[in-house]
Amino acid sequence: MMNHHLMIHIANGVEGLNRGAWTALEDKILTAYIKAHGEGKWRSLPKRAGLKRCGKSCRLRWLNYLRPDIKRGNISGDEEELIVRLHNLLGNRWSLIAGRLPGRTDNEIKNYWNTTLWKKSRADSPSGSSKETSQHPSKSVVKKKDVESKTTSTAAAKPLVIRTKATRLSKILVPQNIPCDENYTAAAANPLELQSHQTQLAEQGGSTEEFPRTNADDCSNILKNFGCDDDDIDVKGDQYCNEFQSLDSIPLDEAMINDGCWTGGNGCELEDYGASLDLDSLAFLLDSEDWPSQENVIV
DNA sequence: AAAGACAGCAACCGCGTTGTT
DNA sequence: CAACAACGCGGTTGCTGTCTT
Repeated sequence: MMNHHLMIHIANGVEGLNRGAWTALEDKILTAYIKAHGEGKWRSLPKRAGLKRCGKSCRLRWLNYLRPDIKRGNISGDEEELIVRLHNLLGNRWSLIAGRLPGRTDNEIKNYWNTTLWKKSRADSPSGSSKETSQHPSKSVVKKKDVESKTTSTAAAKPLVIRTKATRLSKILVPQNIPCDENYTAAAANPLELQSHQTQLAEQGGSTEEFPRTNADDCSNILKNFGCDDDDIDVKGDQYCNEFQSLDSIPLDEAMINDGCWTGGNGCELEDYGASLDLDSLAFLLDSEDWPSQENVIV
């Protein structure tokens, strides 16, 4: 077998860029640079930092390994259960799942699923020997180059899976199942009260009740309560109000799943509830009995 | 002890979306 | 409004360590 470092050396000669495993020195340089200048502008970062890496590689290394808030290894039972439930709901939308697990990366969760949980899900499944669950997602015999057979096999294996696609989540997003009545506006000041209020309403009307939406002012209040600053609200308030209203006709669960709007990427998002969003605050996910099953997901 | 099989995971790749010019 | 750049995502690869024979 060819030595890994030799391969890197060869690649250096051909491309002028380092590939493969990161060295401690590279880690140090990248960490120091980001600490000094912040994240972003990945394309030009390697040049500015003096790294012989592509921007993509730097971003990945930082997000998946070097970030200071990363929690590594030892996925707890609670976390595992949460991953399973979120995967049942969201499919292979690893970044969304990771967004609900503080300190965990999408790559880590994806790997954990592919190496550990898929086996468990297969074992737990009554149709464990079926085509749907017996094939390892990444050890599949279907090769990348065989695009046609790949797509057909995927479709055959997971007929009801949520379609995954790269989606940049730069918008400020608010959970669509926010009830925008007067009681809600008061409750929204506290996410936990909000949840409680939603639960009450859901109990009254069922989990797929179409909550009344809101006007632009209410949207502004909602955004404020979710931590948005005034500038964001000025720019985005009407937009989100329109989005809320345009979604009125979509049943709650379906809208939530189709758009994946449980979370956003930047700005004020669920994560910005602050310190309250830890595993404890997610416990309700584990307790919930009315999660929609995969069978109910409309793609 | 050696060789092969397997598992875990870091890293890469291609593509879709969003932002900018 | 089209073209391009930048970014982010999920899928996949392949290296390395461990286990089994």
